[in-house]
Amino acid sequence: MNLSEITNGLNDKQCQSVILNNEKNVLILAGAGSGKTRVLTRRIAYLITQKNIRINAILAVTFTNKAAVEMRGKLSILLRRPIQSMWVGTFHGLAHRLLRTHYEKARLTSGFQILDAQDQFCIVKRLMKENNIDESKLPIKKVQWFINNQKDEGIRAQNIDPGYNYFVKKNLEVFELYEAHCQINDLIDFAELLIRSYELLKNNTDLLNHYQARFEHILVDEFQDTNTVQYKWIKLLFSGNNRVFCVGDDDQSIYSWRGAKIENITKLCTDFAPIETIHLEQNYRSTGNILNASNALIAHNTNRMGKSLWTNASNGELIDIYEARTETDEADYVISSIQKLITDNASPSDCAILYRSNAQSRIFEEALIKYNIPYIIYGGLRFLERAEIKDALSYLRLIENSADNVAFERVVNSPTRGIGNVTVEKIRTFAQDNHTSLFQAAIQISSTLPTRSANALNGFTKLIEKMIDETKYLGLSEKVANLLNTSGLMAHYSNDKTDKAGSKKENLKELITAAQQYNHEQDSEMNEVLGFISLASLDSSGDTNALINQNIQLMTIHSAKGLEFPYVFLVGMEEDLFPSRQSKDEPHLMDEERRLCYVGMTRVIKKLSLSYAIKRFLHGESLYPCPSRFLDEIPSEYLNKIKAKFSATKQNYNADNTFNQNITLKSDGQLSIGTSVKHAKFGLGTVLNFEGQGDSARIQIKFKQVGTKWLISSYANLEFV
DNA sequence: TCACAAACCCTTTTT
DNA sequence: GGGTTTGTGA
Repeated sequence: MNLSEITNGLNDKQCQSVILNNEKNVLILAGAGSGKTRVLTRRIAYLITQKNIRINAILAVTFTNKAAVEMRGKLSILLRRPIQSMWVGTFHGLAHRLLRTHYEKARLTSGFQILDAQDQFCIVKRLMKENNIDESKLPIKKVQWFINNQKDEGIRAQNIDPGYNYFVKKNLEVFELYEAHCQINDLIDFAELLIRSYELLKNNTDLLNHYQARFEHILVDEFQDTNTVQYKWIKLLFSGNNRVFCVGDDDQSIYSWRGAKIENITKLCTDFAPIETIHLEQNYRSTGNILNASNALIAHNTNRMGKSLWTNASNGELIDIYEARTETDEADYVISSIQKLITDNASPSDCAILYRSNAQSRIFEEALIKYNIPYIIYGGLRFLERAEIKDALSYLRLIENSADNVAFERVVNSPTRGIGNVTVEKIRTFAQDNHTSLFQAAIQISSTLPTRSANALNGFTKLIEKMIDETKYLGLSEKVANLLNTSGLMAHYSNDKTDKAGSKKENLKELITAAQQYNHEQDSEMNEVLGFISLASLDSSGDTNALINQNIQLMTIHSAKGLEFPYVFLVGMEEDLFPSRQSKDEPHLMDEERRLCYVGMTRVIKKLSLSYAIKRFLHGESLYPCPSRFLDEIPSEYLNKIKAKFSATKQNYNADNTFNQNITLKSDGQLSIGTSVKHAKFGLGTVLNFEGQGDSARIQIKFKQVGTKWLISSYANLEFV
């Protein structure tokens, strides 16, 4: 492979970034759509093919699993050879790999399990209950948040001095209990993956030396979203003899709530000096209007590092702003617009609906089903986070390792088999007192229980033993298929009356497919079952890329980061929704909301549509939100305002929330949308819409000859036809 | 002691 | 609207 293949299609700045010599570290400050991921990929290809760097000497960190998969794919095409042994992945994925490889030095056993947010919540909750800490005073979510925040900062319970702060003291108390619980039970949560692998390297000089020497080039994407531990992790791996190459954009930092520090970009410049900084400001993605509008929006933020994107592309179409009556009207508008695009030969996968919060997806999902358009929703309750799937995986875990207490608790009475809280509590106590697993405790304790409970419990332990025995020599997917039947899960969910669509049963079948498709080669540190379970925790999307091709894509703006679409519908542009209500009192949070809006807008290649509803049903009540402030921050020259067919101001609703389609003009006359009228000058027409009541009402009329006009009722002198 | 139904509470973003 | 907790009946 020659150099021109690598630099093919790159502009001067991009090219310069790719072929920089090895003497300095590099920071690429790259705007949205300026090709930063492309630069990162080409840089790796350059190092390998032109500088003879071994595949093993590369460490490439991305932010999402999606991005990692994409980069792997691009690299293997570019390099025309397998790259299995290259370390490309998310911080969490790579940290996990380190811990699996060196589990003993990390004070773990080989079968350690990853806790997802749900598992973590349950454990915190139980610990608080057991220790009589009142959750009404100390909400579990807050404690969970406290623990994760500390860990993201690299702080452990022992490092915290609560002083006289009561709440810190209480939080700390749970934190300590939680840390002890996780250590005893071999459990690792997401933040722990990072902090533990950091400590692993820090406390084992020989290991650190090994990896420092091995990773000659460390490349990090989305650097603005690294948190404190991640930054320290990179810094630790940097020996001075190897090189880092970081890519980031301060305007796209949208994860500060998860501990991400924009300041890491500036810190990088001092900690990793000498460092060469290159700005990529030419945008290749969007049209002029979209780019100018986005620039105008983000200019409202203070404390920017400062850059302005430009493009050679033409202005393109204006940005549509649609004022919907209600959230249903908004969905109808979006879906019918998409239908038009598809009729005009757009692929459904070219269209994306982006929103601030997952809860907004439901209404669009319903509309898409109604219109029979195929779609795919990212995020929300992800496939592998669904209850039925977690049940099945817990059986798998328990069969693999009967000492897996988290799995035991989950399935001991699921499907229900008469083992209630009282019995489980006895098992817990026994296990704790005798330092044994819940499973062993259950076997030993059953003779002391009332007959009914004892029988139920014996049934369960026998079942698990039988499953262990039966599946011993089966492959992963056969194991899954077997356990679904033997455990009774499949039968249970097949009979589930609340699951009308039968989707739970379908999901379980899908899990067998997922097990079949699982590619074990990438996680060769682990056995197959363990690898599959870990993957399920780290990448809970359950995505199979094949699905994307023919589907409309729905996702939060957060998950759209790094992606691009020809047509984007950015919906729910309302105060308290976007920007979110919890951000409005804090300027730095508001700035982050604005960056999020900027990220959303800059995903677009061709055409952007924004929309908001005048009336929205949210959290169980009707609201009349104001349009988002971000809409006002976009200069109107880039916008094309569209109103609903039947616009709705607040007064157009009756007391019972039905939409009032009638307008009273004078005491004697009333007309409705759709009524035919005659105007002295404009001739015959039909009422399309109105605002207000009485003489001051504005009425929109579509005239046969002169088109659509807004008229004031007192001047119009309309005649009924 | 357990299962199911009704009331009750909360409501952002993700690895 | 949905997940969780509480209350009731078996």
